[in-house]
Formats: sequence, C-alpha cells, structure tokens
Amino acid sequence: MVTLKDIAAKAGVSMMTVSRALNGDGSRVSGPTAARIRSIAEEMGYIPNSSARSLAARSSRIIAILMRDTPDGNPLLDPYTSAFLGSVVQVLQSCGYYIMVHFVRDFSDITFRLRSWSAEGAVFLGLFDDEIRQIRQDNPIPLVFTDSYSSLRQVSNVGIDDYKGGCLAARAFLDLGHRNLAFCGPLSGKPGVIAQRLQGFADTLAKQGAILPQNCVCSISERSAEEILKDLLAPSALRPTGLFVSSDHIAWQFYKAAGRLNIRIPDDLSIAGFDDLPLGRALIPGLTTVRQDIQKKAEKTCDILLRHIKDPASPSETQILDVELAERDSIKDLRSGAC
Amino acid sequence: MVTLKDIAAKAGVSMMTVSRALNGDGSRVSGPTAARIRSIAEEMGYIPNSSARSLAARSSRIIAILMRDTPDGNPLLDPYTSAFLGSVVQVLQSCGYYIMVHFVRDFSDITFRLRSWSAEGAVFLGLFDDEIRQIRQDNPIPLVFTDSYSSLRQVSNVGIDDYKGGCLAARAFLDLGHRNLAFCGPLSGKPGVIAQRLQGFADTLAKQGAILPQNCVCSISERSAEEILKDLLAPSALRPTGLFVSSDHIAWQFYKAAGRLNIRIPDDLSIAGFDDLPLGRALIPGLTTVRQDIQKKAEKTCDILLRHIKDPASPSETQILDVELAERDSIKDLRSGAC
DNA sequence: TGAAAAAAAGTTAGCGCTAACACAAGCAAA
DNA sequence: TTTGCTTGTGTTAGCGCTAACTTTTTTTCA
Repeated sequence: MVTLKDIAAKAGVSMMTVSRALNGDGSRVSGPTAARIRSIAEEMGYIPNSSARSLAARSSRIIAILMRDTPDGNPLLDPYTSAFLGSVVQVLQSCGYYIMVHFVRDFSDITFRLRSWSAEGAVFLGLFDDEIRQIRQDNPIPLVFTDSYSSLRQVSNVGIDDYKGGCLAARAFLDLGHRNLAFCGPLSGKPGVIAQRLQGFADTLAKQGAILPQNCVCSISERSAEEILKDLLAPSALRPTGLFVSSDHIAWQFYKAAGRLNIRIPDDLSIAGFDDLPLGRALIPGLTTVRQDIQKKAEKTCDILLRHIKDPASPSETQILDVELAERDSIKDLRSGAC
Repeated sequence: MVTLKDIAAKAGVSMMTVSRALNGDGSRVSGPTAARIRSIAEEMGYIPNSSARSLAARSSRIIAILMRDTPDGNPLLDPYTSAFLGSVVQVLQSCGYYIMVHFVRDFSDITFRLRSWSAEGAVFLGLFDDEIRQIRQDNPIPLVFTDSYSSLRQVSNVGIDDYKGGCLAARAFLDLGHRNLAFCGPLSGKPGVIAQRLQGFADTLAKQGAILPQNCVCSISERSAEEILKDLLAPSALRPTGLFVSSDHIAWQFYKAAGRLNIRIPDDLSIAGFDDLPLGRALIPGLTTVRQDIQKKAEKTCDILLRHIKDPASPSETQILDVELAERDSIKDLRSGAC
C-alpha cells in the first residue's frame, strides 16, 4: 500500500508537501514541484486513505441519504424513491462525494449514523416536523430535507406545491363533471405532503360544492386497496365517481385491485394519481396524474446541500417546485350525460 | 464530542479497556467492568468515530455496491436494479454494515473507490468477464458478482439460470404455435446474461425447427424500440409473430412503441419478457415473462459476501437460482388457426 | 542594496482508535 | 511449592493524514 510517506521519500520532499500537492488548492506548493509529485503519485498508484484524511481533517466527503424504512423492508420498490435516490447519487458522485444509503427505522440512530462517519451533509426524504426538529437540533451539519412541512425556520427544504397538486387533481375531476369524490393515501395524522395534497383537493372541491365525505378519505396504511374499493363502491347515495390517490405507485395498486374486483376504470370509478411516474403511462387507461419533476427536485436538493457545505454560514433555503396536471384517460367525462 | 478517552477518565480505567468493553467480544474484560463502562458510554452519549476505528483496525464495516452507469445517468430507473439494491441494503444494514453506492462509468476507479474507504467487501451488478478479472485481481477483498459469466474460478457469483430462462421463453412461444420469432436486448457482443438468454432461446427454437433469422436478433442499444418494431414487422415471408425481450423493463418500451405505431399486442405481435417485475402485471395484456426472485438473489449475495468477510479463506461460491415461466396474455395462441 | 513581504517548503503534534505486547493476579495441574 | 495457564488490565506505538506553526528561500520595491 502506497502512502504519502512513500511518495515523499521518492520525491525527496516532506509528507506535507505531498499532501499539499495532491489535495491543496495549489497555493502552497510550487507548480513544478506539484506536477512532479503528482506524476510520481500516479506512477506509484497512490490511493489516498479516506479514513485517515477524514480523521485528520474532520471532513469525510461522505454524504448520507436517509429514508424511512417501509413495512416490506425495501423503500426502493417505490419508483419515486429510487428515481430520486439515483438522481442524488448521480449529482453528488460527479462532485466527488461518496454516498451512504440508510434505511431508517429507529430515528434515534440517525445521529449515530451521521456522526460516526462524520458525514459532511445529509439528505432526508419525507420526514415530519417533530422528526426534523430533533434531527436538526442534534446535527450541526448541512442537512436538506425533501417533501417536508416543518415550522422550523432554519431548515433547508426542497419540495413541490403539494397543495396546488391537490387542487389540480380536484379541478381535473370537477371539469369532467364529477361531484362525489374520494381520497386515498398513507395518512398519518401528521401534517405533511399527503395532508397537503388532501387539503388542496378538499378545499377545491368544497369551493365548487362537490362532496368528499369523511368516510371517503381513506388511509391505505390500514387497509388494502381492495378493501377500500369495496367500501367505497358499496351502493349509497354518496357513492364516489372519482378517487384521487396520493401517488401513482399506490394508484397502481387500485388499478390492480379494480382488475380483481371487476371494477372498470374509468367507467365504474375514475382515478387520478400523483407524481407522473413512467408507470402511469403504461397503465390502461393512462393515469391522469399530477406531474412533478423528480430529477429537478434532486438537483435542487444537491445544489442547496453543496452550497451549505461550501459555505456553512449560508442561509437555509426552501425551494417549492411547481406541479402540473398530466391529463390522460383515467377520469371519465360525465358531462355529456349530465348536460 | 465524547471520545474513548473521556469515558476512560470517567470510569477510571484505560482507553484500551473501554475499547474492549464497547467493541470486544466480551472475552478480554470482566463482566461487571464492561457493564459499568457501557452504561457510562451510553450516559455520555458516546458515538464511536468510524474513521478512526477504520484507520486503526483496518476494517471499516463499509460495503460497496457498484453498478454500471447508464446513458441516462440513473441506473436506478430500472426497477430490477433498484429492487436488488434495496434488498442488499436491507440485509447488510441489519448486519451492522454501512453501504456506499457507486455508479461506475470508468472501471479504473473501482479500485480507487474500494481501497480509499477500505471497503470490507463489494457487490457488483452485471459485469463482463474482462472487467471481473481486472477487479478481482486488483482487489484482494471479499467480492460477490451478480449476473456474471466469468471463466475465472476464484470468483463468487450469484445469478440465475439465464439459459433455461431463454428456453422457457422459447417454449412459451412454441407451445402456442409460433414459428417465426425475434429477440431483442442490450447486446454487447460479450458473453453474459443477455447472450445466455438469447442462446437458450435460439437453441430451443432451432431444436424445434422454428426460425430466428439473424436480422431478427436486435440490439436495443443502437436503435429505439420503435425503429426495431418497424423493421421487424415490415412485410416479409419471415415476419416474426413473437418477440422475446431480455427484460421486462425493455419489454415495456416495446409496449409503448407498439401503442404509438398502432401495433396490437398480442394480435399483431406477441411479446415475452424477463424478470417478472410487478410492472409486467400492470401492462395490458399482462406480460408473459420469465420469473426470477430478486430478493432471494440479493439475500444469497449477502450471505456469500458475509461468509467471505467472516472467513476470508472460505472458498468462492457460485449460486445459480432457478427461474420459471410466468404465463400471462402477451403471447397469442396461433394453434386454433393452424390446426 | 537591503529590509519587508510573499512563497515554498519543513516540523511538530496530534485526529480517535486499536493491535500487540507486557504485566500482574489467580488458579489448576504436576 | 513450582510451573504453566488463564484472565483482566495497562502500556506502547502506531494507522495515514493534515492543521498550525516555523523555517528557509525567493520576490518585491523603496
């Protein structure tokens, strides 16, 4: 194993000069010497020891990305999550960082994971306010949260306009004549992305006098899509004609459940999703959904994180990206019959 | 920041005793002392410095997972890759390892990445023989390759019976009366997973006197699914009635292309895929495909890697998992017309 | 020309941890 | 008892690197 010492010996200079030639900004070592050292290092196949550097310099070039573990144990089965993770890895790796992935079940070991490796920064996916407060308080390093609704000022956050997304979904149904609607998502009781989407949806419906009964606001965490569908479509005066699902990935579960129950989409039930994953285009009928740009979100997240790392004093920043409606064929046009 | 030294001072013992109490196997420190030290450490909120440990002990508890970068820059857009990655993270994390994810474009920096962090082991996805030889030679640490066909003996490899998969796909077409077939996948000219699937497919067809003309073996790397479809379905005596695609993810591209070109599946063209991703069930018609168990593959991979880490002298191992046919509706039954 | 300033090096002292050995005390077998 | 073994603990010496300082050399300009 080649170390700085070996290179120093071969070049006839001190270790420090080698260190400066290889990692410095070029200001504390002369050009020719630096070039000579670099060529010797290359020739000897030098590979720096990141642990040693990290220990001595207190800077690891490690960035952690943390996401909540799912019941199935594999959060990356959700295409949104894996697409986002991939984009983050892509950007940060190209900037010379190393990425550690953590699935978090117990929030108390986040600090442990970050500190143990002296992570220079971290990206979090979809946490709640109380979690963010705790994490922010315990970890005085650059952190960027995504899809979070925190009342905390000093927190950088990249998200989308979830409320507007909910409004757009509502509009899509209303414009096609729907008046009785339903919502489904992983409701947690805490304010967050899902609650915002629901709020935008509900507010817009209310404004137009459409109906979203309490029992038509369903949490997918507790029941399966199939059970929910059965309940929703039971004969009733308020039987919904449309269902807004908080993500394409879950909307897909409803497509599958509908298939098993012989419920036709959109004839028996119209559906709208959220995210605009490639998946939505593959479904038949094509899924009408609220589009967000995952890659852009990941890039913004990295931008802010890198800025914080470069200048730890830089102010925290919140970026809310826009969303738009992707209209396809999963919402039935009820107007012809109504007019 | 609390260090071993602080704990040692508070407990009135040497640093070494603390180190042994916290990380040892319990054999070199007395029970009561160890318990007392552990409770002091907990109380003081001690978090070990992994860099220091790694430097001193030459053991990092880091495992790297490396995958080839894709042209779009995000290999995790392929559901197979992200599902596998997620399962690996899940297993290794539960064993106390930290996972670094690397997208590899330039193979020469794999060694750099592994050595720089003293990775204890690494998992590779889908490499070719020459790449494996180089990596294996440069890195004397536990490595497990997946989906690889290497002639090298001393290499641990977890894969599936790709050849059989190709045979099963051929059978599926033959059994339903198809005689003129086509294949499409990311052909690279090198032996590997895709080549094996093609080989099994071609051999089985040949044995039954079915036809797979040279110009019906297409590489998706060069042309789009749409272009390939156009070529394949141009009027000709050998116009194929069925297309075997080397992965569900790519098969999906053909579904989309077919939609744009008004080609009906399976009426105008039958399709079979490979992997059995959830996706395949969502497509209409449901995709007939060769099933592999991704999670099992990931678990096997981790098993072998962990064994190598525990016992570096343990022999290398190759595990070939079985595959089976998942019959759905993307292959048309031509027999009624033929008989 | 010479003194101050700047640039290019070298020296020292760790970062936090653990291998490897040293040492003492207790215990069983000879 | 002696010899050897086991067990618990302390000591020493780094792992490979860099921050912070010191020293030497070069440059600048009055």
